[in-house]
Amino acid sequence: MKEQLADRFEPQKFENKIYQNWEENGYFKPSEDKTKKPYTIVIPPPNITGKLHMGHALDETYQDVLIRYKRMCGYNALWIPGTDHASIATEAKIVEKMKEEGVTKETIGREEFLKRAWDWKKEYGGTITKQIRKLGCSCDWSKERFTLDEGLSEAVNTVFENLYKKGYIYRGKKMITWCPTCNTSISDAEVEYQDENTNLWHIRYTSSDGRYSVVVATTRPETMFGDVAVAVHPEDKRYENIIGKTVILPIMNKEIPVIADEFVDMEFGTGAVKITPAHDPNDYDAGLRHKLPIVEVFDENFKINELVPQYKGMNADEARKRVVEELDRLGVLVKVEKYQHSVGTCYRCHNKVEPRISEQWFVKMEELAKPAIDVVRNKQIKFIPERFEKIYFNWMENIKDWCISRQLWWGHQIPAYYCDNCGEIVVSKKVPDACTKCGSTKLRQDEDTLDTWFSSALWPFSILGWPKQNEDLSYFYPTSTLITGYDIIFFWVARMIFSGIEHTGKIPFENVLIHGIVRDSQGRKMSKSLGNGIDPIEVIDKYGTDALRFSLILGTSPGNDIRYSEEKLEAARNFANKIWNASKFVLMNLEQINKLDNNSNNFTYEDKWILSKLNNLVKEVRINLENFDFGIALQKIYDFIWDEFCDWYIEMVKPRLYNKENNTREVAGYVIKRVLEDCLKLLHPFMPFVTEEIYTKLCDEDKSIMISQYPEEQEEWNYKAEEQQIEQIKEIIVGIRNVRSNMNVHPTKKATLIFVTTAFEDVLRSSEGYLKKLGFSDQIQIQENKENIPQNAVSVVTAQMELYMPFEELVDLNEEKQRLEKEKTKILQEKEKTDVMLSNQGFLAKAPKTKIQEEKEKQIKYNEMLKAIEERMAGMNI
RNA sequence: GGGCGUAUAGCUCAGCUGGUAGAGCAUCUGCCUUACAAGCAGAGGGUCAUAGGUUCGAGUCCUAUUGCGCCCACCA
Repeated sequence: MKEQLADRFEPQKFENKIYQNWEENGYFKPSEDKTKKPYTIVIPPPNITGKLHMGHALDETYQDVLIRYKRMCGYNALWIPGTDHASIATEAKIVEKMKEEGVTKETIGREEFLKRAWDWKKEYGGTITKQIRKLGCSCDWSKERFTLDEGLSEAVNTVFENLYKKGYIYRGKKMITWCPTCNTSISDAEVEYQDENTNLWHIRYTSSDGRYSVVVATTRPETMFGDVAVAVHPEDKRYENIIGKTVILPIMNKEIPVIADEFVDMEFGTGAVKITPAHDPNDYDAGLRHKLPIVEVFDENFKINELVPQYKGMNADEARKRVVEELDRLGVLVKVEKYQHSVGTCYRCHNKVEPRISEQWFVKMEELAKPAIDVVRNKQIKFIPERFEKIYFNWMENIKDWCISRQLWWGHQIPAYYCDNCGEIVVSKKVPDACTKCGSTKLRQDEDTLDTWFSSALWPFSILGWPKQNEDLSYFYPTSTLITGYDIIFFWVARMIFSGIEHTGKIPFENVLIHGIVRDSQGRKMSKSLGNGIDPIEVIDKYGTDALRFSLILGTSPGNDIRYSEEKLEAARNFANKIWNASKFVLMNLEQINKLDNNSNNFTYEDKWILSKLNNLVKEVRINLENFDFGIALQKIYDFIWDEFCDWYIEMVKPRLYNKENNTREVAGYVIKRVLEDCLKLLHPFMPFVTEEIYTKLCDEDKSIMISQYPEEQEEWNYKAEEQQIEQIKEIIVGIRNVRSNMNVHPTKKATLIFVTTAFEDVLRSSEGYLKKLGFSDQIQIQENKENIPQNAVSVVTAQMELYMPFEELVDLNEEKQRLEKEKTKILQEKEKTDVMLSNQGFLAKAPKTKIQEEKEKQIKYNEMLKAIEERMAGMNI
């Protein structure tokens, strides 16, 4: 005797237990059989600082749906999990914690800092992976990796050395973006632009003799101490007389030249620009062109330096305020205009960033980008949806060198060593014993660490053990599908593609499935600062994991954002509950049947109907899943289970199951079990827990649904004729319900069903049991013609059948006539459409034959229905 | 300044290669029918943003316009 399904659907009672069971049984691990085709997904590694948010929930759900589906399709499926060390984010957390203790990085030193960081990782790094388990994710935890673990660090060092030797990595002093809050350089990709309302200050720079002057317009008056020139357009008539002359920089009282450069826009501001090479990228370039000196005004904390003693130590905002006041006092502030422009901010801390000249490590990107563009261009790698390829191309084709060094401690320390003796730079994946040039052992490793994304870029192959060659790498790599949000195409996807090609000679994955982000119920981005984030774990506690997953997939399409809504979760939970109850019904009835009959010769019409429908569903769902149309697939499964299986099939077979004498009872048992079983399998990738809980009770308690076969199309279930016939019966039943509802006939009031048909006699006889129940009747008559139909009967007309129900005193014939009149109008309207089409010569000449045939059949159907209605009305004596 | 997305029922959204509009929620009506009131049965509700075009046929393809959103770009 199997364990009963609990009376109530309470996901909290079985989800954890089931997950534990899966993991213990090793179901998440791929099989040893390497003759099977592999299917590999690598997780976008969440930050160890992170707590699970809706974005993760969405991302992991997509991945789990895909990997479970592929596993059930017979692939050797592997989903590798892992986490990212997230240098900036983690370091910021550690520093913050240290602040509470009153210590700083400097006071404790690098070694002690890293010790604390690892302790922190040990303590909190597992939080997110535990939460991912709650989502039901079928990742192979035995292969879990961390971007800073030994193997991955080896991959990073190897890549660094290789790229350096090939000349793709270089060290140079360039203008980079600096985050004064995180205290490190960041890459171009890490800058987010935001609009800022500010002013355009017009400042007059006058010549030493006071005979001429020029007014510059700037948004950054505080950088004026670093001005080394004023630039105007060479063709600007207004300034042609002063080009080559000098003016005096106010406050600094320094003489600077007026130069001509075409980058100046004559239309903008005053047409004259102050040139501050140290603190503006444009000015930096202009400075190079005109061989101007570089005067730095800010130190690395972005405070004014000793160049301007009276402002020393002030940050940009304070300095700006003071400078403007001073300029005003000096009478050189000509005009202040309101102005909106965009300023760069840090994607991590969201504070303003600053351009700055600094010595950093870079990856030369142009050459590396080329093959990465090609593989997407020629579809070796496909983006889903395709439109994201454009975004990718746009980025890759305009790519700039990648600043990879960070002034942080938590991360991969750059494997470059400086010789104190001769100044040589030794780059080596292994710690070198001595300088390769002079042999000195006085080597100092570069203090900086690498951009987090430098290691993430290697993830698809480093996670499989690269640079060591091994079986996993050759078997599971390239991976199959990468699933991630559109927000990290630049940071991650693009860099994985060029890295994969460069270091392994292969593309890292075949498909890139892009999803949107989860917004709150008002459509706003979920963010910490808004405090509008929804905790997936709380949702799971309330509605269950399956409901959460369902709500994230249903009604969504790749690439588009989705909106969080409590109603959707309720609907999802209700659906799970529906399956639960239907399963309870099935199990209850199966218990009463000794032996199920799977002989297809005994299938009744409705059996064949549901199997045929199921077959079609299987076919479509498989196609949808292959195309990554998860939302569509799930909608179809939902509709089938609820509308076809629960609302129709179960109701249809009840009389057969309840009657021990019925000779199709065993076959009904077989079909209802089979359909439910296949539905559970179809649904399993989306709702793994509830399907498993039911499956083990329905089939074999020792076998898991997750390692069962995904349903396949069955050739012998091609019962098109029966499918059509049952659809007709359904139409009749709906008609009966409609009529009764319209006429307010109480359910307890039974009526005889008089069918007029020749073709449907068999079906109707076979369906008598449920027809009586669903048709509110205790008696059914079938006749070939309309003789002896009582006057006071209401009718239901379909194309191939007419049905009459005598209601005796209940029927007002006038009302019935009106109803028929309405019915007639409706049919006429429909018929009008087909008539128009079929009388259209163009349609007949050009439309596909099947479509024309379809319309012709419709026309016949409408005509028959109209005829029946008209006859009925004519026969009513009122 | 470029590029992309989106506009469909009161709300939130589906709608694959063009064949004459769907779901959930909400609303209204009737049902505690022995799987399920987290349910059952029925109903109302849309000129698919606007204007053109292609086509026998357009929510679906093309062009333009408008609203909303996003991305990119060295907007002093």
